[in-house]
Order: sequence, then C-alpha cells, then structure tokens
Amino acid sequence: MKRPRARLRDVAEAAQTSTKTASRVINGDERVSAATRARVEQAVVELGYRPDPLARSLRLGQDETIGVVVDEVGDPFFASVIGEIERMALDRGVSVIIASTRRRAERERIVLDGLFQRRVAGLIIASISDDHAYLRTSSCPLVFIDRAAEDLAADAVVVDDRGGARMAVEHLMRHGHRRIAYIGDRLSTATARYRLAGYRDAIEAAGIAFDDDLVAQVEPAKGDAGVAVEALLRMTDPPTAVFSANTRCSLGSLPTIHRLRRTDLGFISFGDFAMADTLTPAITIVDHSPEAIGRLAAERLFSRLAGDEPPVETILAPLRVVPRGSGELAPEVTA
Amino acid sequence: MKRPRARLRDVAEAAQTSTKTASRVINGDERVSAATRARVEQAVVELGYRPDPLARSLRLGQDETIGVVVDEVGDPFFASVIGEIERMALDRGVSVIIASTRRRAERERIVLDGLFQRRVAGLIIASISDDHAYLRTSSCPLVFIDRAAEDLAADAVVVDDRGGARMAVEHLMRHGHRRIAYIGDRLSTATARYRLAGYRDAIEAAGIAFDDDLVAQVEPAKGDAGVAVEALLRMTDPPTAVFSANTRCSLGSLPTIHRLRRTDLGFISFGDFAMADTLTPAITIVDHSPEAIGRLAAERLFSRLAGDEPPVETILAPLRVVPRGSGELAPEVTA
DNA sequence: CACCGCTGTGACATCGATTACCTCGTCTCG
DNA sequence: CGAGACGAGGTAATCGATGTCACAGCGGTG
Repeated sequence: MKRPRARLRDVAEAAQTSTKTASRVINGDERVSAATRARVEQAVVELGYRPDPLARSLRLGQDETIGVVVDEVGDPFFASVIGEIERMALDRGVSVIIASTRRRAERERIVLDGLFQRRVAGLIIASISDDHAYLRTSSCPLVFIDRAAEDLAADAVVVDDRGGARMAVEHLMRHGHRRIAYIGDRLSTATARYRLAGYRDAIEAAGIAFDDDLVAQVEPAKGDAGVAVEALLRMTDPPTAVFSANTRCSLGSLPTIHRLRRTDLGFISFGDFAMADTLTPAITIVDHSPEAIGRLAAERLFSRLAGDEPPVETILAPLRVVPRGSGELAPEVTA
Repeated sequence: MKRPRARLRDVAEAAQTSTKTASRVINGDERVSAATRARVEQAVVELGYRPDPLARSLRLGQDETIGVVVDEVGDPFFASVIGEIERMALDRGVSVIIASTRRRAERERIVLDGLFQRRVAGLIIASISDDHAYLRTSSCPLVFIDRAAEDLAADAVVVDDRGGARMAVEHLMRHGHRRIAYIGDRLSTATARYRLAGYRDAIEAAGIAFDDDLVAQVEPAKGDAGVAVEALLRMTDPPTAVFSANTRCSLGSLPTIHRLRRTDLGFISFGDFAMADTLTPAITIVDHSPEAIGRLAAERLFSRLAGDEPPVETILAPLRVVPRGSGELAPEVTA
C-alpha cells in the first residue's frame, strides 16, 4: 500500500498488455480474449486500481456528477428534495454538487455557468429566473423542479400550484369561511402567480368578490409575514381564515398568530413543516411531498442520462389536503 | 459565440504568444512584459476564456471542490450547516459536493473514498465511524463537525455536548424539577455519550440518585421517541420533566406529549427546530446554532486551504439556553 | 490462392492546462 | 571585453484515461 494510487498504466504493465487493452477490460469491451481479460482483472484487484474520475471526465468531456441548484440549501423543502436526489445519485455512484441562488437571477447564472464549466452530466434546477435563453444550447439534460421553465422545452417536476391553491381555499370554504386572506411571496415566480390564481379561482367560483386588501405579498427572506398577518387581523372587516401560499410564510406568520392568541383563525398552509401537526390547533396543509419531487426529478434525469429519450414532459407531483384541525375551524360568529 | 468554448491555446494564438505565456498571465506570474500581458488579457476577454476546471484539476492533482459528508442531507440541522458552508464556498468560487452516510460506517467509507478519488481539496465530515485510521494518510485538510475524531489529530468544530446537556438539566432543576428523564439516540456516537454524561453530571451534582429507568435510548430513524416518552409518562413514578438530547428526539416525542395532553411536562431540547417557539408552551432549547458550526468549520477549512497552518484544534461553537416556556414550568404538585 | 472480413491488440494522439527545461537577448560588473 | 545574471518567452512532456487507426493472424470463399 505504498503507492498512492495505481494508474491504468500500472495495471497494464502488471497484466503485460497495453493501456488500451486494460481500458477495454475495465469498460467492458467484448473484444478481449478471456486470458487477457483475466490477467487484467487480477492486476486491477492486486493493485486496487480505481480509475481517476478527473482524467476520465476530461477525456470524455463529461463529468459523472450532477448539479442541483435551489433557492437555499437550508430551506426545509429544498433540503428534503436534495436529500432524495442525493440518495438516488449515491446508488448510481454519481456525485451531487449543490449550489444555491439566494433567489437572485444573476447568481443563478453564475452558479449555472460554473456547473457547465465543470461539465456536469445533468442538472436539476429550481430556477428563479424568467429568461432561460442561455440554457437553450445546454449540452446536458435539465430537469426543472418546483417551477417549470416557460420559455424552454425541458422536463419539469412541479406541483399543480393553481389546482392545489384552489383546493386549499375550497377546503376552508367547506368549513364556512367566506372571507379568506392570502399570504404569499412578493416574488414574481410562476409558482407564486399560480397559487394566487388558484386562490382567486376558488374565491370567484364561490361567487365572492375578490378583495385585493385580503392579499398580502411579502418579501420571502424577511420576517414580513408576521407583520402582514397582523395587519390583516387588524382590518375593519378581518378575514376569518388565512391561506398561506408557502411554508416560509406559514413559519413566518404562525408565531404572530399565536402571540396574538388568534388560534381561532382558520389556517391552511401550502407545504408541510416540522411540528405542523403538534401545534394547537394542528395545521392543515396541502402536502407537497418534497421527497416525491426529488425522486421524480432524479428518476427523469437519470433516465435521460441512461440514453432514454422520452418526450419532454411536465410531471405533476401528487398533492393532497391533509386535514389536521386549523383548516376545519368554523368561522367565529361575530358581529 | 459559435465556438463552444475557448481553450488556452486559442487565447495564446489570438495574443500571438505561446500557451505557456498565456498561462503565466492567467496565473498571475510576474515575469511577463506589460505588452504581452495586455494582449493576452484582451484575448481572454474577447474569447470569453475560462479555464477548464477539469483539466486544471487533473494537472494539479487537486480539485477546486470541497466535500461535505453528513448523516442525512434532509436533517434540518445538517441542512443549515451545509447551507452555511455552501454560502462561504460560493464566495470563493469553490464547489461543494455533498454526500450522506445514512449513519452507516460502511457507507461513510464508500463516500469518503469516492471523494478522495475525486481529489477534493478539503473535507468537512460529520463522522459516524469510530475508526479513522484510513483517514490518517489523507492528503487534504479535514475538519470534523458535530463529533470530533478521537483517534485522529484533526480540526473539529463541535459543541460542548457534556456541558450543554448539564446546563439544560440544571435549568430544569432551577425550576424545581428533581425527576428528569433523558431521551436520546441509542447510537453509540461520542455526541450521544457526552450528552448522557452531562445529564448524569447534573443529576449527581444535585445529589439525586441516577435512575436508569429514566433514561430512554431510541433508534434515531424510527418513530421510537414517541413510544419511549409515552412509556416514561406511564411509569409508576413518572418524571416531571424531559431532557431531549437532540432535535430528532424532540420532533419525535413532542407530538406524543401533545396527544397525551401532557403539556404541563417540563421540556428542554438540545437543538432548536422550526416552530419550537410557537408550540404551546413554546419549547425551551439549548441553542446549537448550526449556522455557526458551518461557518466555523468552513472558515477553518478555507484557512488551511489558503496555506495557514494553525495548530490542530477542537473549536467549541457557542451554546446557550433559550428559555421559552417549556423549560420553566414548575413540576405539578402531585401525590 | 488471393482476398475479405473479423478478432485481438497496441502505438499514438487527444482532452486542456501546467511546468521542467531551454533559448535568446540584454545588462552589469570585474 | 567577457562572464554571469536575469528577464521574457517558447518547446515539449505531463496528468490519466480513452478514441483512432493500423496491423497481425485466422478462417472462409469464389
């Protein structure tokens, strides 16, 4: 075990053949005689040879690595997505490079650029940008998650944002609410737009006038959700229930709701979070299943990497309402 | 923008010089005349040249990439740690490869092996294994997180597990509790051992007899924490408070405590989690600060990569009790 | 018997950047 | 005036694996 690492050349020498033939054996080329193959295989074992992935990648022009680009690695939703992707990648011996955009389009370009520079084999992207022209010539398969790329024909794994939001709001309505607030990101992502549209769908389908004052759009990074929900509750004609369009907003607004002791408020969250079922009342959610999204995205990517060429598709991850209490509270009968 | 990518040779040709000189300019070698330097720099800009990291890594025998190995990427604690590391890496243009061990020592070896094979520049590891002999000859800097390597002189960023646990239990005692249960991982990691030791320190320092029946050690992956806490509460002489030795156990046991409507129970958690401050009562914690751990570990690693050679050190990340309610409940005065 | 095609093999170029080593002036100093 | 130092820059080898292509040997075929 003195030698730091065995090279293909060492294997070839030990097997008394050329590097090319050794390479053939290792890459499973058929055209090698049984005797030579056996010698090479033995040499590989004896020397503990493992091909250098860097050299291999350089020659092949492609790295056995996939890139995952998300808003923020620490976000629980993306953490779960990444966890699932990494699990599947590890089974295939593929490394995962992660990068976060901090929700800034220019950062997205930089990190994607870096990943292309590294010649990743494939990419899974939660894109923040609207403009994907620079990805059009991408030489590796792309799978979008959470938000589809509208200006690019590429696979995507998303949830039915509009339908899910509508489902959530209708759930509140079934329990008697008519005045329902919306709280979501100000961010102009497609996801945010769709969820707001779904909220509106439900409101209007119920014959209720859409009230702009009930819609709060806040900065995702700051603690504005709490402020916003407090303002909503202080209205002259306050909502009896809140639809939180994403997990961050739920995490931001619930502490305030509890501080104000307004746990009588109807509440439904698009996206689950830890302890949602342990709060009092437990929080009714529309289940996102980040694991399912990660799995579906990774499956699609690996399938393309394996050479499959299924038609480009936007896959809808399953979505369902999980009633836990907060979404089933009837509105208070107040003046 | 026709050419897929410019190579150093293209730059050299455009600047009417050799690759060697172009390389000198790019790598900031002084021995180049101003005129030549200017020509090369212009060519770089015009061609949009960016060195190929793969080729560079191959030649240098080292990759501009760091590896991060944790139990599970989806774990909120590690997700935050990774988020912070990735943030610092991105600022330096370093890629981050992540891999999870699933808490299995044999997996740890496999993923570490893969990372070494890739010639990562440095590693940050939450090691699950006790045996680090195979890391002794590691050619790249290592920084351990969460758990120090006891059999290896390497940097580590950990929290004062024993002191923190003692602090937590003493906090409960200050509020009148004498019968305090411990719930933690069965896993034989140093972390778990230290925290149990800290619990014992506090108990014995208070002159209370250590009662083995109050110690529950559960499987981390399963939902055993809930079962265990239920068993504790059903004892003939039940505890009045619980010290949960980690976030997973807190997340596992709190739903059960709430289901049993035992929110009168004293509770303190080693490690924060989302919504801990929104539960009723809010959960008192010993703050871990995963971000601080990630930052300190990354700082140390980058400092070594920059050539600094500070003495090997185990850095203690800050730790403090954050009172929120559940840890300040007085014991019920029962028979 | 000459030729074709197939199999197993290896010498050599290649991927793109770095570097050991060399060349060619010019400048300095004894 | 010649030796040696030094600055600027080039040539070719190198990192490790793989693709190109040529070649030898063999069996079959018209």
